[in-house]
Amino acid sequence: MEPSLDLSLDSLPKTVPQILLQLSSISDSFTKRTTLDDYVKRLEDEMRKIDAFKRELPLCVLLLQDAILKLKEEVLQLQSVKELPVIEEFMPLKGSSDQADGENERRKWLSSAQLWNTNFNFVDDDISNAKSNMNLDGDEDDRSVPQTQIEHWDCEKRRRAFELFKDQSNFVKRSKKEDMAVSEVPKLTLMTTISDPFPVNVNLTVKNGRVSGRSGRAAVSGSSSPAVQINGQTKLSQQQQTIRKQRRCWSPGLHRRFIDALHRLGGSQVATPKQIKELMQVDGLTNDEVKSHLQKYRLHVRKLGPQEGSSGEGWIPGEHDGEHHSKTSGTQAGSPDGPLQGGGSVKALSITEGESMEGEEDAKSDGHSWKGRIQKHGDV
DNA sequence: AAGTTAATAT
DNA sequence: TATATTAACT
Repeated sequence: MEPSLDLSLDSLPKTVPQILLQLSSISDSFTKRTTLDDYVKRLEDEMRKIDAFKRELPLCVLLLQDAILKLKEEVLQLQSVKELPVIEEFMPLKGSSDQADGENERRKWLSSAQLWNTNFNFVDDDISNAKSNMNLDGDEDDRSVPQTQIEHWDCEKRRRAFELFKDQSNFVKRSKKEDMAVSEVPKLTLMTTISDPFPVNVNLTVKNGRVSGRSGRAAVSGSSSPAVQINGQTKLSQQQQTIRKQRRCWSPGLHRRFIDALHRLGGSQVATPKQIKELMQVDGLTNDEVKSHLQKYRLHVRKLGPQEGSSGEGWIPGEHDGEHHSKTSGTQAGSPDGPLQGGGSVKALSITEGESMEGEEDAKSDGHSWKGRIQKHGDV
């Protein structure tokens, strides 16, 4: 009866602390690594399995995710000695000196962008690391959660748990659409592409009460027919007033494209929204969105690193997921920085230096000495 | 079309 | 409450 417990990892599950303990007792680095990898692999395997139920089991997902991240950190520590993990572009990891400051800057901005991943600070670190990790290992094909998923998870986890029921129909429709888009367009297609046939109901809960606040222009442009009149109450059709587009989710990758385009156009001060949009070649991205983003970007640049303070790089827009964008196929929507089509070489670009580099960019390539003079221009 | 500003949602 | 994004205006 008594199954002879052998030591094989496969038989009995270990908790994370247990596995860590076990690891600490292993001196052989190879064995250690193997053990760790195996454990991570199993975690990821389970993660995959419950992925289907993540909406029902958000907490499980979180726990698992947490464990995985933790262990991957361990992995990194094991191998960190040998090779520095490749950090994403948007995390400038310069060789030495200013790193602290750069990070500081970034964190400043990040913290100002409240919606950033609250839970795991290390998420994006870990994502990139995990990426390189995966590449190194070349594990299986699908096994580990694509970073994009992680990225989205933390976007989603908030509401996912509650929303699911909402509009499955929409969801289906959407994914289908995405799919089409994918197959048709080799280009980057970002999630929000829907040109809303009709927006999803979420926003529709209007507070009609307050429209008058301003001169009323905000409320109804009174252009087209107010659709439905309910009980004689002129309820402005929700379509008109309430309808707001889904928030554009400026994922790091998208932002990167933005920045890239910006660079190519000679800086945020000279680039125009339209041009940027063209360069970005992101499907579904509107002029206004770019304009808005540009505005925000400029503000930040002014605020933090007006000049060369390319700390501007550090900025990463918070993500707001509307209520969708869970790509089952996870093709386009997720890849943050993957394919730059267009002429878009990502960062290689040699900008026209001769121009007026305002100094919002290029945190990526050079070791900057900028931060010394950030404060320089005091005028407003 | 670009730049601004108010409104709104998260 | 603050901030990010959208809508409307200029």
